[in-house]
Amino acid sequence: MPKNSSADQQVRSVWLRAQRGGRGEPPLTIDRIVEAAVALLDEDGIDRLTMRRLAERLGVVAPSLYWHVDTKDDVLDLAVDAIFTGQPPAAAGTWRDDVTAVLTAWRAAMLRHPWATAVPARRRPTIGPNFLSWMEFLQARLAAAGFTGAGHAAATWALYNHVMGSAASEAALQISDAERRVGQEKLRADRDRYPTLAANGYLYDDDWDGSFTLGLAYLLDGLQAQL
Amino acid sequence: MPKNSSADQQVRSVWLRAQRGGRGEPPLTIDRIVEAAVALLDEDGIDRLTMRRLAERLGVVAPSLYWHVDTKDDVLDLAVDAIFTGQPPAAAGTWRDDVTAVLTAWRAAMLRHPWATAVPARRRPTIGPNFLSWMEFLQARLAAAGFTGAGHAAATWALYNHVMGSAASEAALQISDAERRVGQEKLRADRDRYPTLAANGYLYDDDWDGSFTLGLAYLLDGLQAQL
DNA sequence: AATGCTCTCTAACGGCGTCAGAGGCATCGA
DNA sequence: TCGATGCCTCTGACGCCGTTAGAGAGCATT
Repeated sequence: MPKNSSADQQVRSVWLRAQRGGRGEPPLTIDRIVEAAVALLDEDGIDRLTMRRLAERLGVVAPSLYWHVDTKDDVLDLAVDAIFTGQPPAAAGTWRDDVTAVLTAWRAAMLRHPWATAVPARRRPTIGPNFLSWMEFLQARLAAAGFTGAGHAAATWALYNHVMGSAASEAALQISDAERRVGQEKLRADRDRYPTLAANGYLYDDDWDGSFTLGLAYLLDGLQAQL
Repeated sequence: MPKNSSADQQVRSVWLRAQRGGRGEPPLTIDRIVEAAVALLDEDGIDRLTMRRLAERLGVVAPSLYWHVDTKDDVLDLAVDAIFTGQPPAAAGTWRDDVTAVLTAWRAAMLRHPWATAVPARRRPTIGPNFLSWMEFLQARLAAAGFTGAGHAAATWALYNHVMGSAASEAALQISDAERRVGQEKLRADRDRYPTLAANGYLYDDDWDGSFTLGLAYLLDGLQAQL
């Protein structure tokens, strides 16, 4: 083994190599990166997603990620689209039933991954292929119901804003009971200035699901009246 | 002038004092900080607001700001509330007219300061005193119209989400014509998968004002039908 | 055996939010 | 007049961030 002895200095590298590129674990791929990013975001939230922590979870150092993605924002865009994997519910009922079904599933996906509500606010248009499939379903169902032109656009945006806004509001207001109590007390202390808020309790909806469903019903009533 | 001569070493300080604490410019105050923050945000956007740049604009270094505010997030919260200074429009018509007026003014304030749409997404509940005044007006007008309980909460949130969501969507989608064209072309290239989007052009509303107004009309129709 | 490609590495840069603690300045009681 | 007190801004630094330059390991092809 002249080669081995001549390469003694590399013996250590052999072990490292076996650890590194071993056939045991798959190499770094976009899919593995996105999967790890979603897991990290679910566990710790959007503020704690850093390239270094993401890399560490993949057994790698941060700059290695940059061979696969251009920027951290790319990772976020990919992560958001990943939560829309799978087909939207199939058309199965009246346009109203189908729209309700797709928006309910959409909202559930956002609430399972609350960090996703913060990504569009960074001025990154949500245009991943999976998300577009859901949007296509929504728009197609509205078109089939008879909406055209400006009415079609307005209906699309109103429904989009309702589902994104309600998920974002709910995610943003998941605050502790202590904070809630303090906020409510401050409102009551200022009841001269905010009589209605003090009485009704802005910020502290105790039935997010119900408000979403009821609000959607109002909106759909208004849309239906237009047809 | 024995004092002057005995204090020769301080002559220079006198000038510095005149520059610094002189009656010419007001010292550092929360109001001055917030004013500068809003200006900086308007000019350069939320990503370019840093404590160092904010301090520089005020002729000061970054750590000095921390005597007046606890964190950078405090500055953002104060800046958002600052764009709601002034009273909301007074009650002057039907509940529907008044709600439309307050939401229109609210949306205009957000669009004048598009960075404000990104702050709630950082899970910072919008609860500044000025903003609460607008919310109080909205909720009071809805209560006077006859909404109570779950219906009142759902109506509030639906309207809140409509105005915040449409401002956020519009702000996020202020992208260049070039990007718009590329996006539209990609949709058309994929028209098998996204036939409706390709035909109608998701993302590229050319009449944000119209969609807001029309969508709001749909929602108000639905609400009115409930009374 | 040499070449070139794919992928991960080390090292570093400039910038960030924030903190500890020094020190200037005004005010006020003795 | 002087010393103490408290308000406010400073210098200097820490640890973290996203990202880049460029070296080098391993593999496939020639």
